[in-house]
Amino acid sequence: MGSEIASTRQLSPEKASAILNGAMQEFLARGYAATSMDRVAAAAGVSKATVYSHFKDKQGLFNGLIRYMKDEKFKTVFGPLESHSLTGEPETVLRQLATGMLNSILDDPQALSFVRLIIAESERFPELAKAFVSSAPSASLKAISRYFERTPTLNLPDPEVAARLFIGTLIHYVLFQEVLFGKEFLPMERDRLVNGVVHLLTHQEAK
Amino acid sequence: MGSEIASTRQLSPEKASAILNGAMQEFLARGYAATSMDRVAAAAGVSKATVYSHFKDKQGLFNGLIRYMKDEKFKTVFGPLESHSLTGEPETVLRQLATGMLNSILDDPQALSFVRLIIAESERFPELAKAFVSSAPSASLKAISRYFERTPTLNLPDPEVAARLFIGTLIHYVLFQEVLFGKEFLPMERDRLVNGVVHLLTHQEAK
DNA sequence: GTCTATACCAGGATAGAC
DNA sequence: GTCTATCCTGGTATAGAC
Repeated sequence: MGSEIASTRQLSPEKASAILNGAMQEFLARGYAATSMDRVAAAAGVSKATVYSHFKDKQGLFNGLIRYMKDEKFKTVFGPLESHSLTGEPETVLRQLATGMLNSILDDPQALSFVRLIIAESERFPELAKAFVSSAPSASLKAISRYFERTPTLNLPDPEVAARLFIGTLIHYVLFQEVLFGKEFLPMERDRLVNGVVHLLTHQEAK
Repeated sequence: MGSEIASTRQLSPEKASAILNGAMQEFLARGYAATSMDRVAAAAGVSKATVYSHFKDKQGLFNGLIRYMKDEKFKTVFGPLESHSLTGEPETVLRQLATGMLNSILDDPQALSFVRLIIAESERFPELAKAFVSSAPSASLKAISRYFERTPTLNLPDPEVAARLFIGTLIHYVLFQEVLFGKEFLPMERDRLVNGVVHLLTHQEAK
């Protein structure tokens, strides 16, 4: 059922992206439950009815937004990793990788809010959390894990754990310092963290 | 103004804790905005008016709940650390510490939901995020940092970064595997992670 | 295809009885 | 001190005009 010929009705793409932009603004700022379709419509510069002609309901809009953002926004954060050829001195490669990831996420408030939102709604929208985590974050873990595998001079006995350690330290730093305002209590420079992690990973005792 | 003698009115402590329990249930399950005072009252087994006689408004209740939970719940998670004397082989100490932290948070769904909630509302209730982060999480970072400082045989050039690496790896693991369902895509045993982190920290090249 | 206007429901908060 | 009943606002979603 449903193999019917599509009607002539064609929803304007401009409005569609206007709505997504409005939705992004509102959902990122207020969270799912506190966002009203009224405000989304206003932020998008369209009427509420138009929003509902493009998206089934509030959940549908949220769904569309998250799936849109996970693809769009996180090219920047984890992008360096895919495109980067990962060649050169390990110490340099890792330092550049870490600095690039930290900078792209710390300097992009939307990325921070997005992470907040995904975590916030992960219990009520588990499919969205999975869609997100299975893309960029998983890919970067795998890529770094493979890099460690192929770089035996580092003496890392468990490359997969080493990858989690590398990413985990950075993500925790972002979460603790910025998202939860930890920098007000225990400040730490980005560079110091990056240097420290890289040093630890590149100075393993030869077995 | 306000130095008036307190009235005879004394809010019953039983009801108060019933309300906090109801509020815990609801806020942890639904988040701030989606929680209704009606449901809180129902969950607590009291009337809505009683809730309002104990707490000024919804924000006041939320505030009270978070400050109550931050003290109560996280003794378990970070507790081992304060009470533990941190003596013995570093490898053993670290392994026990890591395992204890992971177990106590992974096996307590409320702790997971609490972390979710704090992150979710950190933008709209920054003071609560700060109240939380400045207590248990900061204390554990400091404690572990000091432990590394006092254990020079580990050859950790920057104890504070090492502490962040230790905690960060564990917290990221919890977040990635459990909160964001990463275990469905990249499973990893707790013990393997713990062993890997401990190994890395205890096998630094002597300088 | 998009707007205006509206139906309908649920939430936060309080007044007043006991 | 706690309950019942109620006020009022604001939310989601849709019907109907253009």
